[in-house]
Amino acid sequence: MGHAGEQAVTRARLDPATAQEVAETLQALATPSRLLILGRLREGPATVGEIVESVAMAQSAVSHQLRLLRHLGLVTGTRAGRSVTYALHDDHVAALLDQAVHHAEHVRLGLRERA
Amino acid sequence: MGHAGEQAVTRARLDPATAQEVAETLQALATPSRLLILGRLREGPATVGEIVESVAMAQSAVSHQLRLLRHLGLVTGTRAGRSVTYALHDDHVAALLDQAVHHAEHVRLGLRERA
DNA sequence: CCGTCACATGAACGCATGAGCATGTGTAGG
DNA sequence: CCTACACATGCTCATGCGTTCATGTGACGG
Repeated sequence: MGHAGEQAVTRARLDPATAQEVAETLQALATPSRLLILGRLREGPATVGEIVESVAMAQSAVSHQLRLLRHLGLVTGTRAGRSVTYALHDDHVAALLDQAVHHAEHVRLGLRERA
Repeated sequence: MGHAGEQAVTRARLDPATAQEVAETLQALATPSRLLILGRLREGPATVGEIVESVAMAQSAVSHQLRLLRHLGLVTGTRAGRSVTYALHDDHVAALLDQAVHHAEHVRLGLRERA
């Protein structure tokens, strides 16, 4: 496979501090459980109970992950009576999700054919 | 500013198997050390020694991460005399890196202004 | 009030993982 | 050959992280 040559990237070197921040956010997408939760929310808002059903996880586990996702600013939770409805924080998060899935699959295929 | 995402996504639900695969690949981008290594390689190919200098890590640690990245199909290693030169597997990986950094930073800002 | 439903939170456990250490493999030079 | 250089690899340990168990909090119904 040839390299398609030089993209005249004028971007600065990735410094440790930034790397730290980026890694922190990306870890939210680096585990199947959270990925499933986010995948469910990408279809639309849902209460915790609904999420639990969708992803087949214990309620406690889901709550813990939701808190993490909330602190990272990826989702928002709103109380409506007894239940709490969660949603992706904004469309940008949805886009990030799509790109991640798309790219990851692409890279994965590249691996296959390289074997 | 901000493009309202009208992605009339008719995408299928994210299934556990896919989530597993995606998470596996994304974990490569979920740690500062690997992120730094990839960041260095995004500027162009480099030998292990050069990478070690760039990221200020032990040689062993770098080698371990490079092996992981190789197995994930993100980088390639080529022997040139004594030294081995590493490079991003293809431009697509570079794009994934950029997007990850860009999006992660954006999400991070969204968090700030929400406080 | 009291019980119950819908979640959140705290503590503890088990497994995966990153880094360090020692050593192995391959290559160039003398 | 023998040594030195440039990496790779197996092992081990310490740490982190995700899940589970038990319990706490807040909102409705009776």
